[in-house]
Amino acid sequence: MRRGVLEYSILLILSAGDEYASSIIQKLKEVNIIVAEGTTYPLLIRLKKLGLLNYRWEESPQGPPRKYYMITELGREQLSGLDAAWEELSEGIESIRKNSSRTK
Amino acid sequence: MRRGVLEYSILLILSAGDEYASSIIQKLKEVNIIVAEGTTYPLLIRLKKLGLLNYRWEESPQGPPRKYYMITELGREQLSGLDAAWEELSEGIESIRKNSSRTK
DNA sequence: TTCAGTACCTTGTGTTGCAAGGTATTCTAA
DNA sequence: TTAGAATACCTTGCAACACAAGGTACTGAA
Repeated sequence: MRRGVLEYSILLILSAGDEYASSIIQKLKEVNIIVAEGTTYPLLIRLKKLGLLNYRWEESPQGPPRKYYMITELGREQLSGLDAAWEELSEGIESIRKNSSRTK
Repeated sequence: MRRGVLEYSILLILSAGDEYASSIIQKLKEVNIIVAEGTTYPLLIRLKKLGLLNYRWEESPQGPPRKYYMITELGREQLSGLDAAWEELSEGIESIRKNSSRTK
């Protein structure tokens, strides 16, 4: 169901501040969007390749270093397109829901 | 972006009344959800195989006969699951959007 | 020095959506 | 009467996405 929306979610989260993969996964979990590591890592790498994200390494208080991702200017442009797409989609669905609930 | 949501849209539309493929595509277009024939036909066939839909042939006033799809009891059960999933997803996204717009 | 915890990443698979191409029926106009 | 145009159905092959499963590596504590 949530296919394709993950890119949007990740850009949204990173537009509020830099995060590393595990913390992104955690933040998504908090709003009941469950995403697997095997989905997240390839996606982040893809978004980096597309120039929507960058990253820097940072020491962790405990454990191995973390790869903090940050959104680029291009990423922000892409994000506003996805904002519009999301609104269109959710309005579309809401409108169908209203029409169908009349006769349910 | 709209991946996986099409099944939900189609079940929603059919829960309001029987439709044939072209009219479903048309209705989705009206709410700016553009879907290709090559997506719709296989999906309808798949939902039929899963027992969520049935169909009957009906004469058309003009042109070849139409395959009217109708939702089954099982389809309605599936639909209420998707209703819940959609709400969870859109609430999740909205909540991330709120958090990120603060710092944008 | 081994184990638990954290963090990274890859591979292979199934599903989804699409573009392109194809068949068949009906009606209309030449 | 036959050649389009319009409508409606469907299939094939491809690319992208999400996930499960499996794997590496660093750190600190027992």
